[in-house]
Amino acid sequence: MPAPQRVSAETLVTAVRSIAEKDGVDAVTMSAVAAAVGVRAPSLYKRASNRHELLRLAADDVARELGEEIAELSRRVDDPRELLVGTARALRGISSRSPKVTTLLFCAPAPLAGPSPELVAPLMATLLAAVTRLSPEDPLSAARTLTAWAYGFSTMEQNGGFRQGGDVDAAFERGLDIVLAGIGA
Amino acid sequence: MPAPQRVSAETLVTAVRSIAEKDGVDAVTMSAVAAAVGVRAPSLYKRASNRHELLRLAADDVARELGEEIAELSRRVDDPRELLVGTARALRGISSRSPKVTTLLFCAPAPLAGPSPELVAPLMATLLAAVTRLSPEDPLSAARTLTAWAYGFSTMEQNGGFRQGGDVDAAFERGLDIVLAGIGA
DNA sequence: GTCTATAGCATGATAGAC
DNA sequence: GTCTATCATGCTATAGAC
Repeated sequence: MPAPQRVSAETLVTAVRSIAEKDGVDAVTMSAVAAAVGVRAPSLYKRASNRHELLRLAADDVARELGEEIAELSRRVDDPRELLVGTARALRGISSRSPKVTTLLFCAPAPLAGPSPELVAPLMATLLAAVTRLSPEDPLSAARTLTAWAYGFSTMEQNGGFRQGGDVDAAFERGLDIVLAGIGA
Repeated sequence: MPAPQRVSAETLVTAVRSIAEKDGVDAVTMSAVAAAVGVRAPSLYKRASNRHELLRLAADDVARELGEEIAELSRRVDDPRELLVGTARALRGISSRSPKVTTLLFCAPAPLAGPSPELVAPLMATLLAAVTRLSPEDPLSAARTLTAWAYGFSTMEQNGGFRQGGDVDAAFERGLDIVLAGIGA
């Protein structure tokens, strides 16, 4: 039986995420994270072999969150359109609560700092399955249209991309309608 | 008459952009840039008062490039749909040639490292004007749908967002059709 | 698994001469 | 505007004891 870790995986990832949101992704350093979890920097190397792996913990955690919301939706609803609506809104919600870490999904400083492909693939597969039911010909392109829009919107919203005022919630719902109509929903 | 600068603004911004593309945004440091332009680090502080201002030079340069392509399009074509198609393709092209710096547009490590709002505003205004001719009611939402999709697609394409293979060019054109149809083009 | 200690290096930034 | 010199700090990462 291995010795218990003094710092749980959950504590660690929570610290990484909170530092990233508070002071930016660049502020996630081995020593800052170590200090946050009450440990010395060298000890962290038993958990993540470098700074980028620390960031991946956070990125994976956000991917996991999104995956759970999608799974929960899948259980509750059968209508594919409803599933896609829920997924887009879930992404926007997560991005609003964790803007910095959410950008890591497709805007990481290095590939190793982004989410694990094995973790993202099943999410994409679920979306693709739902899209396929709506748009049997070239569902991959249709799914990419939806994800690109949802990610772009969420990122821009959180990074000052929408400075002209107006009703941003309305813009989101309008965009959702446009994209879903276009993919046959 | 002020003494001529030994390092032209163009040389400087070119160096920043090439370092960012080659080794990532994190590699843009005062000393790395100084070395690239053949100057000592302290001299750079006369040109940019910190690292983020260096990044802004690059972000603004990409915004300028995009602005020039849009202006050129505006001169050549009158059809608003064609202008929007050209703009989306221009953004994708720039993102493909300068992926790292293009992400700075809406995914900068700090607001000061992103493009100057005064530089981005006129671009958005041009787009909004074109969209207004196609979609008079709530053109702002329509314009946001287009920009969010185009930015999201370009970012994901350059950051491993599309790992399932398939025809990415086709996905882009399909997305463009979907969004333009939705905003009334 | 965690610690102390430290190597080794890069960093941003400033002062003052030319 | 650029230089030399330097400060003070921060960082990643490793070695070896407990």
